[in-house]
Amino acid sequence: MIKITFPDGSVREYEKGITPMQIAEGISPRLAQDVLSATVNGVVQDLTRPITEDATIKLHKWDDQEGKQTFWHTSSHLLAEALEQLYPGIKFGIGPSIESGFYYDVDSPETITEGDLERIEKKMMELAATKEPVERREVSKQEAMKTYTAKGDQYKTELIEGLDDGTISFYTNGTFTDLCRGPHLPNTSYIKAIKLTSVAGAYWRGNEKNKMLTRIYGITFPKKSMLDEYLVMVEEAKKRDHRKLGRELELFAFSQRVGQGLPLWLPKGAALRERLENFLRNVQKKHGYQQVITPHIGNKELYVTSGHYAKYGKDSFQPIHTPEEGEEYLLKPMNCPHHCEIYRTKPRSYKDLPLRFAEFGTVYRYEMSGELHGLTRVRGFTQDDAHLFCRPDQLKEEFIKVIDNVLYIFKKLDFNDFTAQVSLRDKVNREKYIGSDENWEKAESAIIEAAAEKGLPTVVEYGEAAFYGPKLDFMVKDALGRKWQLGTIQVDYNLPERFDLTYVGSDDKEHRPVMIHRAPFGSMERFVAVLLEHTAGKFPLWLAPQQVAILPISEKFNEYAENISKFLNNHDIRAEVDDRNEKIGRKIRDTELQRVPLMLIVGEKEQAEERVSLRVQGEGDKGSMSGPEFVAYVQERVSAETAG
RNA sequence: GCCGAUGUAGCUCAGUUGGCCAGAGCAGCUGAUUUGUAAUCAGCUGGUCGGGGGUUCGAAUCCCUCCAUCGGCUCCA
Repeated sequence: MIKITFPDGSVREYEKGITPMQIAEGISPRLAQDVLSATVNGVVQDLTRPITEDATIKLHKWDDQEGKQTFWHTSSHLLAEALEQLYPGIKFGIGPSIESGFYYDVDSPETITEGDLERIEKKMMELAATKEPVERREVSKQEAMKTYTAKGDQYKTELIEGLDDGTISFYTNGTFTDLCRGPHLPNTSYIKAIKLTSVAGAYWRGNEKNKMLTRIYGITFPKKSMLDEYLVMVEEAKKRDHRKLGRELELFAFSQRVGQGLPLWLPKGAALRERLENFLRNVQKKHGYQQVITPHIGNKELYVTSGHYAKYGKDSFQPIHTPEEGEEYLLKPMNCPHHCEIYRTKPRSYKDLPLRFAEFGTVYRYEMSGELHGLTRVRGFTQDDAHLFCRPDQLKEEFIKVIDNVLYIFKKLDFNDFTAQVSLRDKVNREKYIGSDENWEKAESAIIEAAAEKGLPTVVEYGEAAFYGPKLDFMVKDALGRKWQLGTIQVDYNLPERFDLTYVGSDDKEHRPVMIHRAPFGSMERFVAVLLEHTAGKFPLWLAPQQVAILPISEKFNEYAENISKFLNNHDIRAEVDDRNEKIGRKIRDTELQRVPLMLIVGEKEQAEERVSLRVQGEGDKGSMSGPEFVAYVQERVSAETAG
């Protein structure tokens, strides 16, 4: 007999060799139906694997991530089986589950396009319905190697070569056998609904020097209705896509003639951006930042000094002017070197520090054409940048202040769904970075301590640091689940050294300051994109490009509407009259679609009583009030949104 | 940059086994209507069918090439 400990702490005895599935059956038939995999002594495994020693166990159903992962992993094997039957001679790379679904990388003798997906789905459904058992088999490394050498599959043999010696597991479903660690569902009949979502190219092992394989993405569900829900959700998400909203709300546009990845800000977008910039400016002013302005280009030598030129790769930098003397100028891809030079304009005392230079600095980076994406990835963008120069003893305090700042800014914009990522150096690959190990360790521990002190929910990522220092990055997801980095805070001991920045200490000696790079939004472009998707275009009142639409019932009341509009404009309320010759229902509809937060309807009654009828976007009629009452209402709402 | 797909009016989209002057809805303009909480009616304008080249008696439709966009990969704010 063995002892099995459950998550609630209870312990039960079972015969040695019992499987998680049998345990589930013993608890309830319902559970046995729902369970997908189990964590046994910390390892997620198949329901059919016998347990041979005392163990803790947790059964996974669809509601936990482990259950879903198992489900989707088996789905990827089902996909592979269908592919092998439909495309004889196809070779397989890897086929994992992902956050939402799964994919399989294949090297197919014949091109697979999106048009083929339906046919593959059908085949998968067919195979799933036959309730193929998914069976595990353990083999030696040699034997595994022999199998795939015989099959002529260079991808699998390469994977096996990379594995540790010892036993290797194979999983078989129907006619398909795969090198795989598992775990898997007991059989394929759990899979009731399948949607293959896209095909894409993906480099073998993620290296662009390798061959490009075809990656087929899909998602599956244990119930047909869940797939329908999922598809509805995807449709809803598409409606919030900032690229669509940006066009509909006339915020920004792109022009082929201007160039790829170079956004044009339309009047409403520019107004929105200006308001965001003013908001940041005010926050920064309160916290001792000084606004600076630097040129859009810089001498190449500047970037050679900073190290960006060597590390960033010359390709990112487009030389814009090469005078005869051989000087090269580059469009600036970052603001830090310029700010370092501002620091150097005069001797600095320890009493001056910290110094905080802020700039809405427009930078240009040559992103690869396939990478451009709406406003989230562009070639010209404006960072809400600032560089703080402080004494080493001030570092932690300054860093924490910056975190507070970022959190305050996010909170004001009702931005609560983000994760903080501590981005450290790669553990092995050290030549990507500049600066001494000692400085790196100091910088890394400063970030880790500060994040811990603020109680931020963090994830640590190795290899994600900037080449000059570690970062604390704020990550968010867009409407379609893609992750984007917004704000960033970075500790840097290296640039001060490269630019030979110094301050005179109380001991009358020269010391090296430490630098903090920070950008709460990351860039205005990306932030506006994410804000658009976050709010679905329904900006808070203080940010809305147009706050109030005044809608006359008929043209007869246009003049009264104009008077109201002037009155509101005089109170700094952004109001416009819809003086079109349209019926009121039409005006309301158009205004609602433009996401204008407040509507004032004026007709005969209002004019006679010198009042306005308020309608709130998405909420409907709120009754009538006088002009001054409405001004007070708006001011109250705006100050509630911006206070604190 | 790479793999795949797409590109028809300002927007959303019809039209492709190659064939009469390339269509619709919305938007825009003009007129009628003067309206009470999510689309009033009528008429009109608008397209070198992404650019260039080719095949053909004939190309939006087939081929080549370039550009842009979309989904990914790699890279990054």
